[in-house]
Amino acid sequence: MSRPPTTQQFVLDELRKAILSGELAPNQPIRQDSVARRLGVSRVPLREALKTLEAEGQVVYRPHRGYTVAELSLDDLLEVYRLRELLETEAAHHAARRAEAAELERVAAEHRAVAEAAEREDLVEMIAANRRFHFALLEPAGMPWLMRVIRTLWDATDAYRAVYYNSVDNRGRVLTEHEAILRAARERDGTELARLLHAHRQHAVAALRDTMPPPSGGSAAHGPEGRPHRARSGGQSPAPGHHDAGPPPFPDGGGQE
Amino acid sequence: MSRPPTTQQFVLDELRKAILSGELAPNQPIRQDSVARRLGVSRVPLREALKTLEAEGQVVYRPHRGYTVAELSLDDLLEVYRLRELLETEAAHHAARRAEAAELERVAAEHRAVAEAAEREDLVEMIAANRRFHFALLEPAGMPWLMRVIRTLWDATDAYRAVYYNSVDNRGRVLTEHEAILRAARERDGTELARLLHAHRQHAVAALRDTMPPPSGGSAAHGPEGRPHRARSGGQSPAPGHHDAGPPPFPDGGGQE
DNA sequence: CGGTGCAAAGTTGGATCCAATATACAGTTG
DNA sequence: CAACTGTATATTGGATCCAACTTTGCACCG
Repeated sequence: MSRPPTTQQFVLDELRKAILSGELAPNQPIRQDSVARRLGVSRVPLREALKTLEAEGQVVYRPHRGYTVAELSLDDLLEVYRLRELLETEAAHHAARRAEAAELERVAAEHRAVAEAAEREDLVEMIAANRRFHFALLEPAGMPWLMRVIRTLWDATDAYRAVYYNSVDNRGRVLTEHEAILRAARERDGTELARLLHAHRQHAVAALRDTMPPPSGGSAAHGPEGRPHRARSGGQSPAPGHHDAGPPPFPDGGGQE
Repeated sequence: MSRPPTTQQFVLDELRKAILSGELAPNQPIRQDSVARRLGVSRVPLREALKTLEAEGQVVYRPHRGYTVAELSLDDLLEVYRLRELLETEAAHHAARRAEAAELERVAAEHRAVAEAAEREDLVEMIAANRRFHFALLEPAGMPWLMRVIRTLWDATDAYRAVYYNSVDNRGRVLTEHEAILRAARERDGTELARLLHAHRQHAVAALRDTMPPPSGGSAAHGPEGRPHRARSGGQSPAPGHHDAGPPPFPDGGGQE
């Protein structure tokens, strides 16, 4: 249980855990002095860790005003899942072709880890193992930049992941779906693999849809202030039927309709 | 010409410029003390700026060993362009539908800016205007996370962008292609827009292909050390016909071939 | 002559201190 | 009584200082 080689890294890990567990809740300002004290470090490594999280979109930074935990609207979450769909589909095809036996074995091992955590009802470990499962599955694609982006997208939604795992039904579904996914990977069927991953994600999306506050009926989308968050031109109507769209790559009809 | 509200921001801008211009060359270590002095700041804001660049993949960080400018192999560049293809295709379809008159006018204005810079042979400004053109074109998609990722991918290849613009032929081609792109956007033809953007990128890719050192014939890929850079299992054969592949989303046949 | 270990220099990592900016509050004024 | 201004306080931003690690070169030993 040795601490990371550098304090920033330690702080980064701690912050990630705190966000994932909800200890640091969305929209909550992060008081540097207090957090640093709590972790027994100075503010310098904390600030560097926060910069990393900022680049990943997990916290929002406003000059002279500090960092807050990013609050994602339902629209944000849907968008992130759509991007994951595009990118993980790509990764799935490549990984299916290139995965070697040892790599598949690693995926199987992580699957067992997920099952075991589910057995013990250890949600935190289950979420962690689930993550390892998915990345072990896709890493063999051999596309480091792709994996980096996917990783960032996963991180960005960490604060909202726990909701799905609270339900026993969902936890059970995860396991059966992982089995099917593992089977497809072993058969090197990229198309099927992508399809299964899509369905897998959609279940999480569905859960978010009726857990999250709907796209804030009024106007004033509250989303994470001062970020890329560009105002949706229309207002509410969140781009009729864009997200949640079809399965793999590009869903809608031609282009101009 | 006022300096940004915060020193980190100023430093970040300067570092970006230095990398784009080649003043900081790929693989070159970044001596914090020297750079900080040169900019007349202390090392603290510099380190925060470097953290941001690290998250974007523009510099590589190794604990206790410091930062170096990221060196991209041809494989890296091809991968980044493939990801841009996936994501910009998505953005193009949405933007084509949703762009409003004022936004299209902005795109046209940036097009003129590119042409003007080309006229003056001001490469730096031409690259900058080109970037504004593309983002003005895609922003109307109203997908902030997507745009954030695309922006990161553009930034990541900044150090290699200049090569393309050195050729007069290439500069001319950019202009005519931009005109066609603008036309497609005005006609709200998402499919055509995506197709044109694909062709546009492919020209840059082609230029890189015969400028860059080929995937280092020998084994030992030299790529940026200690980074996501996962060893390609096979060795050279870069996943037969993956990159450069087809036009929009997913190119190859079924999945299992 | 080659290899190993040690020591010194250079560079990065972290802590403390001070400055600059933002926010909250009180007092004043129309 | 509302609005505004000035001031006090809390918090962030940056600089300097010190500690830890890495690397390099030299001496010593086999």
